Parts: sequence; C-alpha cells; structure tokens
Amino acid sequence: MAKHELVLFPSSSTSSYASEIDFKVAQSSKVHFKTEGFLRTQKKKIARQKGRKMEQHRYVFETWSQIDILDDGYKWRKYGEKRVKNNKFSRSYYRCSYQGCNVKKQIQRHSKDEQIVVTTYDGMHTHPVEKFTESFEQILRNFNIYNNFYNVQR
DNA sequence: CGGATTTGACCCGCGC
DNA sequence: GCGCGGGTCAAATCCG
Repeated sequence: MAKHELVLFPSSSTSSYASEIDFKVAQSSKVHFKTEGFLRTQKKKIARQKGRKMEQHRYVFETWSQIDILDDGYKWRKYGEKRVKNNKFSRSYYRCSYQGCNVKKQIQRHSKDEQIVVTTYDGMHTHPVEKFTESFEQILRNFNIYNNFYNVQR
C-alpha cells in the first residue's frame, strides 16, 4: 500500500536520514493503532524539516489558457483543493505520483484575470520525465516567467 | 480490483 | 489562547 510510502532520495547525507524515519513510520503505522497520532505528527515534523532543507526549487509561471491542467509529461496525483481568499476560483494541489518523488505543484487561476493560470512547482524530480509532450514544449516557449528558480539554502 | 479524485476534517503557523 | 488562512490527510467514491 502506498499510504505511507518509502521515500528515497538521491544520495545525500541528510536525506537518507529522513527516508529511514519515513520507513519506520510506514511500518509501525500498520501495526500500532494507538500511536497513530504520534506517528502522524512525527511524520509531519520530518516532512517539515525535509521541506525546510530541501525546498530549494520553486518555480512559478503563468499562462493564458482555458484549461488549467496542462500536460507537462509528469504524472500528478491530486491531493487537495482549497478556496483561497479574494479568489473565486479554488487552488488545487498535486503531487508527483512517481514513487519517492515528492515534487508538488499548485494550480490556480489568477484572481483578477481568470484567463490566466498560475502554476507553481515545488522541488526537483528525482527521476526523468516519463513521456515527452510537445504541448508543454510549446508552453515553455510561450509562458511568462515572473519568478524563476532560487535557492533557499542557508 | 487498483489507482486517482473528491471533499470535509484536521493541522500548523501567525497575528491579535 | 483563539481564530483565520492555507496546506495536507484520508475515507469514501469514482473509474478504467
């Protein structure tokens, strides 16, 4: 089952620690029902730490499009949707469904101009693209970057 | 049956 | 503390 998946990163000292804990959580959450809450918070803590350490890639761009789900060649699993303030459209949250790759992205329509779709990528893929899509190549040529790649390394 | 979505609950950080 | 805003979980549901 993939509810608590084992997270594997490319070799790096800090990340192997994180994946180890994740594995423990994955195992014991099956067995001990009592401690589930503890494990959950524990897992979240780790996720947060991980996020703080590894959230090094954020990549935002806008496009003019009628469709909000643009195919970028990766496989995404939706995990949430939220209405945000001052925006009549809701923002949707996706995660890369590749095993162990926890790249996230958010998609929302611009509050002022509903023609514009804002896409936010968070993180780096730990694997190559599964399929090449020409449509995204086209988008890459046309989109409007207003906030590109930056590092949050201390 | 197995993976993706839906959707309200839950959680957490922050400002008051 | 408390409420609010935003991000995430996870059970139910959908769909191939």
